[in-house]
Amino acid sequence: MAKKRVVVGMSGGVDSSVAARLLQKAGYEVIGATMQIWQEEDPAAVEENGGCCGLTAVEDARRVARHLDIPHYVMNFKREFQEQVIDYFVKEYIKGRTPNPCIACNRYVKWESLLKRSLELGADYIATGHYARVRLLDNGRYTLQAAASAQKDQTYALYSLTQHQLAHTLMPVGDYTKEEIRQIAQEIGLPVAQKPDSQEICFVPDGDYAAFIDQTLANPIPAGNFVDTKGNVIGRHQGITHYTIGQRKGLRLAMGHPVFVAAIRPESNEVVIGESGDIFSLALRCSHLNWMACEDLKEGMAVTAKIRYNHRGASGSIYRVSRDEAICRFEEPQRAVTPGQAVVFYRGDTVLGGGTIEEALQ
RNA sequence: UGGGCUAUCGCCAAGGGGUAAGGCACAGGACUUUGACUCCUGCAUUCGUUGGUUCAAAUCCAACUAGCCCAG
Repeated sequence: MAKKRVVVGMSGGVDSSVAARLLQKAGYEVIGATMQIWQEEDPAAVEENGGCCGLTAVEDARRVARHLDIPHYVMNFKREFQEQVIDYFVKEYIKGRTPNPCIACNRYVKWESLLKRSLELGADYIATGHYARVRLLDNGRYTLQAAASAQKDQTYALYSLTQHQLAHTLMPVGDYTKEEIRQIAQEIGLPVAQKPDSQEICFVPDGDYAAFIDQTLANPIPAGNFVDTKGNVIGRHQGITHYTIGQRKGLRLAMGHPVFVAAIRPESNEVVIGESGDIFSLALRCSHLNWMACEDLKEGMAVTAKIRYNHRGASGSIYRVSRDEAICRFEEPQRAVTPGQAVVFYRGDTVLGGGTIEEALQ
């Protein structure tokens, strides 16, 4: 019987490189593919950033592929990335929301464009270096299980994968810890074994996402008022795109005690400032639901909900609002429930599903 | 113009003769494949100005300057 063919999305980083090696070792016919998704003018900036999607990615990935003796392709997804990730990113901020570009990239670029093209190449699967595990449940459904090392678990950013996508996905790195992965990289002599982990937004190498948005826009986003929870004007803000719920730094508001962004009101161009106690919510409404372990929401089902990438998870229960909307009620108030971010529901370490946060509720 | 009060880091604010607390803000770093949060470190050779008293002054005295509050 012919070997199963898998296209590994290789970023040039440690994780995806080892993923390729693990699959090769497991007997798959491995093809390396690096996605070209954005163009950076200044190579030095990319150099510092490394990781998931830089331009050095292509060079590093090519070296790793040669080292493993596997074919390597470069796929141009710049248009898809521009439309589905960057444009979405900017539009969300203009609406006063806080997007998660990694989730959009996973959903639209990696698991739509890359998967589609890989299947056209005759592949049975695509694989990535994500710290997560694909599982086929007794009920016949595919889902994601948290990675062996909970610290590195990346299932949060992958909640939107469909059954079809999961059925054609391999994530070999999810069974290992980061230390083990680096160890393997060392042992097989990978040239990128010491490469630092990626971080921050890949298409904003200097980390100043607000400046990036300003440069993108023809008309600068207008400054406006900071108001307190009673509506009193207490200062001027630099434009709503500079802020997110729960933010403390960069407000330049010396109130004598720490203050935080409690709400963003695009319609009046106001940013509401509150004290730490003002930014906790007992519930949220979410939309664009995707279900994994279960076919649909069961009214009142108990879940552990994560409302941001680095969130320990909060106990709660979920209720249907409409076909594609639900409310999640928490047992304990949660800090900085932020529209635009994802909420992912778990049972234990298994992903039940998730959606996009639309609003915080009391 | 009389009378009173106050002037210490970007903001607030301790200190009342013995060699400048603290909070907020800000900066840098850690953490982090999103934005945040959090944590760590840094942040006034100088106390409105000029003189004086003293071994020693942000602290006492004088004048000046500025602001605030009464009065007209």
